[in-house]
Amino acid sequence: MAYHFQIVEDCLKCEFREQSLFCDLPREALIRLQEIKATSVYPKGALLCLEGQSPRGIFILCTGRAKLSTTSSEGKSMILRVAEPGEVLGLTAAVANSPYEATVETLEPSQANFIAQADFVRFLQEFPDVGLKVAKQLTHNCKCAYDEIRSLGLSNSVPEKLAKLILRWAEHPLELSLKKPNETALRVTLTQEEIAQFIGTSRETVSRVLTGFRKKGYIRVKGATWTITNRRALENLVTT
Amino acid sequence: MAYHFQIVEDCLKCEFREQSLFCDLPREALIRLQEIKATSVYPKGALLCLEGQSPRGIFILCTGRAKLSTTSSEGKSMILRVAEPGEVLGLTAAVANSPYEATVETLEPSQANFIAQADFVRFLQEFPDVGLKVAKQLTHNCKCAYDEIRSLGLSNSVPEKLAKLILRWAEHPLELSLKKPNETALRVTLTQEEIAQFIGTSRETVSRVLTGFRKKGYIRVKGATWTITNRRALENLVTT
DNA sequence: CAAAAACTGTGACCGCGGTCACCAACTCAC
DNA sequence: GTGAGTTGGTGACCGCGGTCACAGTTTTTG
Repeated sequence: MAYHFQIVEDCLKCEFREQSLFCDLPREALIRLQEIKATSVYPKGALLCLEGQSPRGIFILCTGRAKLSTTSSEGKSMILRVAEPGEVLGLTAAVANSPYEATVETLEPSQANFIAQADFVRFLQEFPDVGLKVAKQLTHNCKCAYDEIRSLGLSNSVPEKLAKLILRWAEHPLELSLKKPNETALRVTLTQEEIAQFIGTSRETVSRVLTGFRKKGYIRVKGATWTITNRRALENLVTT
Repeated sequence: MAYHFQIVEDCLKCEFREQSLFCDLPREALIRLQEIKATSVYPKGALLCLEGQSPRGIFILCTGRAKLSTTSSEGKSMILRVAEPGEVLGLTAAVANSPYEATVETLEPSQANFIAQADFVRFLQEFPDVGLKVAKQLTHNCKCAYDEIRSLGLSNSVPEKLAKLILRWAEHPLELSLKKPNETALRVTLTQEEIAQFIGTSRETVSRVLTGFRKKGYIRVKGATWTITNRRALENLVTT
């Protein structure tokens, strides 16, 4: 199967670097990074690491997106967040040298750089800037987690949670949205099952609520492309 | 009102330092810390920082415990975690230079060191060890948050969540528990209202479930001292 | 391109737990 | 002390959303 994106072999030439949370490092650090990293390409659905495993190293997600999830002993599972390009994964585990907190699964064909635990620790000690980036990434993880807690704990109803989620996604809309004014198009790669795991509800309820939104003209759904047609209405559902 | 603990003025002589997540730093760093910190003592219920405020600096909690909470616009609020002595508070905000994520309120008379934003940033750049400790603290925050998400999202029932919480508390039991075998005594400083906010339910339900636990002989409650009398039963309620 | 697998839509049922309402017990402040 | 303000206990009610069951649809795969 052919991948539909350019593989970025050389971090120094990477065009996404500056928008990335982690990779915007000084030249010397990038050169070092280039030496210790191992670039791989993964199909959709690939597992980068498994919750509970002891950490072998970290992953820098170059392109594609990945979901971080945690599973209860009964098999019920829960999405913690969706990581975007430029994020570092497995950091919590690597820093504390404790098992991975989450299972990471690619949602799209993705490229990621792997750095082995020992190399990473040395890299961290060698360049102070790396420590700062690590702190930034950890901070971002915390914020996402707190958002998730707020969503789970402070929202009253599923419609509210779902509206909140859609609005969050709407912050990164599709550019290619054939601009009708006041409409926002977005590409949703999660299944309803996954959305349910994200907002802590059941698949059936997501389906029902979504149908409700469609009937009321809040959104239009065409395959993986959702179009927000009444943003105001969604915002009114959200209290927080 | 007199405080019932010794005030630790000198970080170099602090006897709790080694058990602390943050303060176990090299001598030079401690000397610097000593210069830039401002020690204060707070009564129970004092607010160290407020959610949404821009960060003025960080707090190192020396003695006492504090709850971190977040509030929805409707006034419903939710406890994110309870911080123990030695933890750094306000770090997420300080690192990202973004508003405080949570409101911090002391649960007991407490002592804390304040470091102003600018001093902290300089301190961080000056001593690499500090960066590491910061990463450790942030990692800890993430883990707590993930536990909270798991508790909120993966547990089925309130009894399960409450059992889980009690068992988590039981990991730090009261030493002075007049050892009956198989009994664990613990001091609970949260009100039922706060417990409810911690596990995402209502006060009434906490009360009811607790009464259930007492009737079934899982725990005994005497004021703020709870005694686990049937740990096994509590563990059986927990599925994760 | 057909068969399998995954995903989505919907009806029926019902129980957990939120909410309201009130009283009891405890804790402070003065 | 005494009264105000928390905190805790409990009954009644009922609606949201979980679960089960199954049909329809889309995607994957060999």
